[in-house]
Amino acid sequence: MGRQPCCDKVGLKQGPWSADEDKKLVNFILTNGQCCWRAVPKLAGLLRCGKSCRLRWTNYLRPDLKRGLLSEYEEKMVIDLHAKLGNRWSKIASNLPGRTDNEIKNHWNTHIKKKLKKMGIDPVTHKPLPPTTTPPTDQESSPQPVLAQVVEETPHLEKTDVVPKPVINEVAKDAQQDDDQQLDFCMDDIPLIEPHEIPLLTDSDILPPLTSSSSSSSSNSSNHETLACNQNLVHEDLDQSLTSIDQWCSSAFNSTNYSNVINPGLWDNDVVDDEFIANLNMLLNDEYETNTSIESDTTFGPHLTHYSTMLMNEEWKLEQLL
DNA sequence: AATCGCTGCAACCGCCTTTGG
DNA sequence: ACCAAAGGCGGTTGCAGCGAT
Repeated sequence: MGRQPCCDKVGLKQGPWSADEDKKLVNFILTNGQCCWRAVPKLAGLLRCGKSCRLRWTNYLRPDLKRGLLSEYEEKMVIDLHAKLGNRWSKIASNLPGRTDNEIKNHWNTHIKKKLKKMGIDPVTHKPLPPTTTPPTDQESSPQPVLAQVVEETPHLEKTDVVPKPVINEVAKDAQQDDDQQLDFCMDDIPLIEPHEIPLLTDSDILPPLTSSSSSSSSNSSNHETLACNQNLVHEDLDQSLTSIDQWCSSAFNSTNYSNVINPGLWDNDVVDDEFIANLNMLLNDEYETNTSIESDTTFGPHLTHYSTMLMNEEWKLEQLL
């Protein structure tokens, strides 16, 4: 006896979702929240199984999703995280706000795998491919020097399976400095609130140099003082970042066009109507008032990706310091 | 213009894990 | 502790879109 299917598929629709179905699902979830996916299709008036509804919501309809290709910074994160975690796409996705496991998995299979192979790197082991295979003759002139740099900067991958935590963050930090323009690109897509209107805190403004916590192997008498100082700084940075989010959200709430604020290009006129806006408005205010943690980025969209990334870095650094 | 092959992505499938009684 | 239901996850598939011929 096999496992029973998650739902009776007789009479249920499959295949691509229509705009009307999307609208029904979005309105239902914004009104009622996410609970009991099995019951969602019936209550929302959809001829779909609950699993299909959950997938559609998490992979496509969630307001906080980023659209478009992964930035170089995100790609580097994926590569490094994959080296550490393997094909645990959901874990990898949890480190990339606004991206889904499905999206990352697809991007890995269609883009990154090829790039790595072209560079002579085994995408499974992250080690150099055997030279017997046709060597990438254009390796020196590879169009992906940044990816090559990532691999060079992660020599631990070849030395040990136990990856020390700081490596990812060091790579991420360097990459983030290189890729500030990528983040700007995301923000440029948001028409209603220009980047200069956001109380942006750059890394150089808020991040204390913490290389000592990750790279120094020697301990000296000033370490305790340094750590205490860094702890205070990190706490201050967290407060500052949260304040920035608070200010940005206040601006967002005052806007009437959430469709552009939250996820430009995703919501079209078929989906966005007054009821939708009202529901979203209510949800955003509810969640924001009750939750100012890093998780708020899952509600407030791509703008917060930058802040949440900074916050994650900060939280991790704090964790290391404590 | 028609056909073919390739690519990328949304959606599905089935197994595994978690949760609640 | 056990079991069933629901949710979560990773692998796979189907198909639309696109460029080459």
